[in-house]
Amino acid sequence: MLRISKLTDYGTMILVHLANRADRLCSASDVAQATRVALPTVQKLLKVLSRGDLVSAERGVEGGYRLARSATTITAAEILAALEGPLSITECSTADSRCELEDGCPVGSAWQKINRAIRNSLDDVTLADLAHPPREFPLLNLASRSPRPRPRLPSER
Amino acid sequence: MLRISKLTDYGTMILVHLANRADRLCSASDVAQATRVALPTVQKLLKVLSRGDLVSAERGVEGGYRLARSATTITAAEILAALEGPLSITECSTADSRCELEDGCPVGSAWQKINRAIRNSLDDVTLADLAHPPREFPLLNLASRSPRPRPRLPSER
DNA sequence: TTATAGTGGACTAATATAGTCCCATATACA
DNA sequence: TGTATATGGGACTATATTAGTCCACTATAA
Repeated sequence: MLRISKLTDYGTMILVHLANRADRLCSASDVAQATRVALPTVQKLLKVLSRGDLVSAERGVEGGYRLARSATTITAAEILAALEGPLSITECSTADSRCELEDGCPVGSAWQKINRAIRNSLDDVTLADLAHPPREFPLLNLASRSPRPRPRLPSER
Repeated sequence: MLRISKLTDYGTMILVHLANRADRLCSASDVAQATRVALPTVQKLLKVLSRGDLVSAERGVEGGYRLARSATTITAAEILAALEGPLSITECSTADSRCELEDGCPVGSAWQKINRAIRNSLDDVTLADLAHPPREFPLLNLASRSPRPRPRLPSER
């Protein structure tokens, strides 16, 4: 599949929400309501994003989260790295693992080429791009729409 | 992570092996020996590759597998598609699934952009590239090397 | 001092991946 | 025409990863 995980998808939605709220603090509950992702999941993800320095947090009453820096300086590669760990298409291409076939593996270098190309694509797209797509449609409105013909929610079965 | 599965990795090794054997038929056992991947796993993967029309099979005694077409015409995208199904970075970007946030999802189109870029990278690399990397090192030699300082094998724990 | 909000991490449940096995079918050849 | 050797299809189990929840703790404003 070569697919990002659901959590990464949610995490991106959360970041887009924060990007659209400019510098205002948003509590985890706010974000959960707006994105319609279950609160515990949002809390977990915001913690991860905070540790990855993509968002900064204020504790205590009136606390919350905001983007740590401008959405134009946060890349898709950084988002994936924060949410899924260092990205590499094959296991051999991470620093800490030994390839089964050792140094002679002829496949490695070609995967590296693909890996690099993907990496470049991801470096090229910023959170701002993700937040302001051609077809404008802020998440805020979505959150307050009538829930009647409601699509299947994340974390619902 | 955005990582291909182990099976896909093995599958690629198998294809590389077949590419290096030109048009000669290789039985699953041959391939297993050469790649050092467990036989049942090789059998499974060859079946998948056969259904994906990347290899063709001859049944019966003296049967085996060979590439269905030239290695230069088989792309990395096709290999991934055969082994992992239609590739798309997010669930929403497949045809048969509905995005949780429906049509208004602002994230979708940007992921599509990334998706397309990755796709292009994968279309650009052929099996021939994977089989003949800059640093020459055919799998055949690897397979017949002394197994003593043997690295951890796939499908071994 | 209390209510609210983030922090850290343990824990369970659900799902996907990896790997094995069995029985059926096809084919070469004695 | 029987037998050995292959692939074909799929069921099945085991394992690993992912998703999701929860709890005890810390920080802060009012």
